[in-house]
Order: sequence, then C-alpha cells, then structure tokens
Amino acid sequence: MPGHALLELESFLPYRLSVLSNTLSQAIARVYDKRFDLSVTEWRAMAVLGYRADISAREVAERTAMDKVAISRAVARLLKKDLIARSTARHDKRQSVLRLSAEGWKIYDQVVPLALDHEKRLLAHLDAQEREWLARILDTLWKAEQLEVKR
Amino acid sequence: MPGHALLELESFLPYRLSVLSNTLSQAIARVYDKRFDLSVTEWRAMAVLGYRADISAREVAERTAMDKVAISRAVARLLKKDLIARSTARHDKRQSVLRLSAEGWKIYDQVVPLALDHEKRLLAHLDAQEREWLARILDTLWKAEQLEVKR
DNA sequence: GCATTTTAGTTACAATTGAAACCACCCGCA
DNA sequence: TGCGGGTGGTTTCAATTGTAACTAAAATGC
Repeated sequence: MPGHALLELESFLPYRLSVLSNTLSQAIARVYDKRFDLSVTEWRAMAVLGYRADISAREVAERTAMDKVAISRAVARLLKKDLIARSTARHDKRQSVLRLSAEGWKIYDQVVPLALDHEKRLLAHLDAQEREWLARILDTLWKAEQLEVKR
Repeated sequence: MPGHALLELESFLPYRLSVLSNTLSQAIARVYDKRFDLSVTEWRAMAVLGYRADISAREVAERTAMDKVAISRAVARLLKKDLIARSTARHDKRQSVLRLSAEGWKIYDQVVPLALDHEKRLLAHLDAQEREWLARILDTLWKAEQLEVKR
C-alpha cells in the first residue's frame, strides 16, 4: 500500500529558496522602485555597471544572469532616463560599451547603501560561523546546479 | 576621498540567492513543463493540494506564497484540464474547496519523484553537516525576513 | 576574397503578469 | 433587519516578459 507520493513544500529546498529569495528581492526592490523608479532589471544592470564600467550588453547579461532581450530593454530605458551612456566598441562595431552617467552614479551611490543595509540587517541574525557556512554552501550548490543544467 | 559606493554582486546575498533559486526552479520546471505542460504556478498549486486537500484558493495562495490573482488563474487552468476539482464551502459560499482529481493525482505522483530526485542530486553535493546548517540557516533567514517585511 | 556561420543587439508579436476595479457573500453592530 | 466594512475570488486593462525573427557586423573556412 504505497499510497501517494509525498512532497512537503515547507522542507523542499527549491521551494524554500524561491520563497525566501523572492521575498527578499521584492523587499529591496520596493525601496529603489518607490524612490528612484527603477525596475529590478534596471537596477541589476546599473549594479554591474557600477562595479565594472565600459562593458558590453552581452557581458551585463552574463553578469546579471538575465537574458539579452531583458538587458536590451533595460539599457534602452536607462538611456532614456540618462542614467547610463553608450558608445560603440572600436574593435567590434556590433558591441556597445556601457557605463553609468553622472546622474546614474548619483543614484547608484544612494541605492547601494540601502541594499547593503538590508543585507546586513538580515545577516545580523546569523553568527559569524553561520555566515561562513552559508557562503560556502551556496557556492557548492551553485556549482552543483551548473553541472545539472549542463546535463 | 570616499569615491563610490561598492556593491559586489557576486557576494551579495540577495543576488546569489536569486540566481541560484531561479536556475534551480527553471531546471525543475523544464521537466514538468515539457512532459505535462504545467506552469510553475500550476505545479505549485497542485503540490500544496497534493499535500493538503480540500482547502480554499486563499489558503493555496498563502502556502505557495503567490498572490491570489495568480492562484485564481492557475485554478482556472487546472479546472479546464480536469486536474483539480472545485466545490463551495458549506459554511462560507465565497470560499472554494479545492482538491486534486484522479487525473491530477496521476500527474502529481509522477512529478513528485522527479522534483525530489533533482533536489536529492543537488543535496548530494553537501554532507550531512552542511545540510543541517543549511536547513537551520534558511529557517533563520526566513524568519528574519518576515520581520523585515512587517517593518 | 567570397560564401557561410556565428554573435551582438533590437524588434515584433503573443503570452504572462500585476494593479485596480469589481461582484458576491460574510460579519459586526445598531 | 439592514447598513458599513471587510474578505474570497474573478475580471479587466495595461505593462512586462519570452520567443522567434531580424539586422548588422565579425569570424570561419575554403
């Protein structure tokens, strides 16, 4: 009498990760959406450009783990708002070269502390040891999942 | 000379969680989408109904952490496919009472092992100790985030 | 050097989603 | 009993998103 398969959502890792991650992202997104009218995609693009300037849209896509269409649209919106600037790569005219504008940097410099602060408040609930374990485990899982995807 | 604020996406917890979680969910979703033509929302709804039958749409929404509009639509599609059945609560005519149909159970019983298997393969990369830490840490973070959201 | 394939980025169209309005019903209270 | 406010669920409309097709420029291969 095996009955039915049993899946307990509350203890199912993919589900737990997804709920936690969505709640977290949304909470942070609410802040920069309300204050600076930025979508998650737009902010992600700005975040990588603040970290590494003069890269192509493709590289932004790679680093944000978003697809190129999403990036293309985010770039278009950010250009219209003058938060980023675009030029063309000399060695490859297909590639764009993107960077934050002065206005973009102003917003970046305001959003980053807010984002870090939220993370900090969250991590404050963990002790140093737990934080280390978490970092290491997420790393392992990420690499493991990469292998899965390639199967 | 403070220069600019610095946010390293690769080590920013919300970002890492989001990328890991999305990749993971999509990998699993691909399976049941291709084989059974189920969206993530639909499968989530089925998953809670497999775990706990005869609950209202509102309760499904709560347990899946999705909003009521999404659930309403998922329920509509699942009804059309005859994967769930719906009746009305006797004590409150607004509430629906949902449960998997025989056909729904058939699919549920096929998807659950696939989902569990993926999770298992992933967790196989962690040792018992790491798995315990992870479970505990996710729990703490979830509770912490709940507090944040209520602020 | 030219044809073929690949890559960066955009566009068009359909499908999905979210916010707000909405309906039907329940509850508290006078 | 009947009115005001709240809740479960659906619908509508606009905005966002995903897929596929497309353009332009490079890279590859002969």
